[in-house]
Amino acid sequence: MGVKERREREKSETRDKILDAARELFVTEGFEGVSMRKVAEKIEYSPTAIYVHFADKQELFRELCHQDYARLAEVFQSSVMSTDPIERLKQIGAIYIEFGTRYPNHYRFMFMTPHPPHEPDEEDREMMGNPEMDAYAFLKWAVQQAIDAGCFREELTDAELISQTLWASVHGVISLHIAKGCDPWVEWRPLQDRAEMMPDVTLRGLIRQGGGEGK
Amino acid sequence: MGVKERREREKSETRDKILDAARELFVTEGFEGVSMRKVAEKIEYSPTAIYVHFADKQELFRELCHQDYARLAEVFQSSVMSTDPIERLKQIGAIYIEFGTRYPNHYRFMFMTPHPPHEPDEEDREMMGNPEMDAYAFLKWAVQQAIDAGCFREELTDAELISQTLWASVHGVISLHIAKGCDPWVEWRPLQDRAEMMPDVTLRGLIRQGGGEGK
DNA sequence: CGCAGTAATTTAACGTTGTTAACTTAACAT
DNA sequence: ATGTTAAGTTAACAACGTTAAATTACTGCG
Repeated sequence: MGVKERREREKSETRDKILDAARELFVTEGFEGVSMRKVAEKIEYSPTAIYVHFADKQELFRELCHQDYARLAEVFQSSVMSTDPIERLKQIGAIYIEFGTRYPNHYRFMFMTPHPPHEPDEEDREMMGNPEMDAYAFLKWAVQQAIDAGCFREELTDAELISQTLWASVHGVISLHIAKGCDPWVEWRPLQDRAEMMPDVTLRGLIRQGGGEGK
Repeated sequence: MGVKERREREKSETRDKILDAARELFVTEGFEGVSMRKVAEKIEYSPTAIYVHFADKQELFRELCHQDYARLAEVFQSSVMSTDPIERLKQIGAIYIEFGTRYPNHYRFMFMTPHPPHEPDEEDREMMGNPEMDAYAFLKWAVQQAIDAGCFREELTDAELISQTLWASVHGVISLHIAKGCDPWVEWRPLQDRAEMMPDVTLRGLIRQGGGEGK
């Protein structure tokens, strides 16, 4: 009775086709720039066919970013090599910035756009807190390592709070760049300079003083 | 021949009526949530009447935020009292965060949303760089004061770069709060804690070490 | 007064959007 | 053959930003 499985496979195949088409448009056009009709046209389906697989536009692109969110965690997992806790945190920051600048529309939708609250489904709960699939959890793990190694000032014991501070600092650089990077009002310094400076400054503000950290 | 003046006054009055109605809706509904039709309905005009005063929706809300942007600079100017440069920078950060949390939709439109590039008009050029009307210029001035007072490490001489770093750090806190503050994925620490921590950490990372800065 | 001109405003419409209801089609199970 | 299920389509709705054309109100001039 493999017919049910085949049906499911077929369904998830068209689902993936939708997601792939949506992603391709999304990368260049952004959320507002992509319409359900364009996505449908791209895969030669009728617009309403999408609604068989996704409840609405939000859910389609939420799922899309969900996938790439997990991919970010994988990149963290696979390319953060340093054994030195502080160096590791700098690497995380660099990869995060790289992600944000490479996929600004993803970044904007994921981290710069408020979404209506939604209950985490089973798949979400599976990822949540797992450093291999949850980029934030990975950051938190790295922060805890740094705490345990005694890198930070002694009053800094809350890994959650430190993680959120580190995240916010690099997020500030990226999101400001995406939103206002072309604004002539500000004489922007090169993104690279800002991106290098921020983790350095923030970590300096966190670490135990006195240790002569050269540059 | 005061008739022309009266006409102009009348025109700018309805223009202000439009702006006020738009602002009121904007504060609660945000950019996407407000339609030209709703604004028009609120002042009992037809939707197309707005287009006599503003080229399009973007320009209407750009002008709206332009006004409030100037007001932010005024608040900076009038309530930042400290004579100590570092304390002053902390005050600026606090006021900025206060602004972002009080008017999240303004903040989102002003600092979290990319806008098509537009040539600064005469009014813009008048404000640009003037600390009394340009909040960024005010920050830059305060940073330069801190540099001149020898507060920062000696290699930190670029007021522009330092300003952008400080801005990005507090912007990171606010924007992350606005965009993801209700996301159950992260165990957010209280906003107040994050808001207090960030300027402290960033400034710590910037100032000359050794001076035993309590707390 | 009457008449021309001008600028504010409205009416009606266009094209696009996300989304829903009703229908068709095709494949399977009995 | 027949009924069931689910994917997909057609047609439509309401709302949106925006434009062109018509209308109104008001001014200046004879």
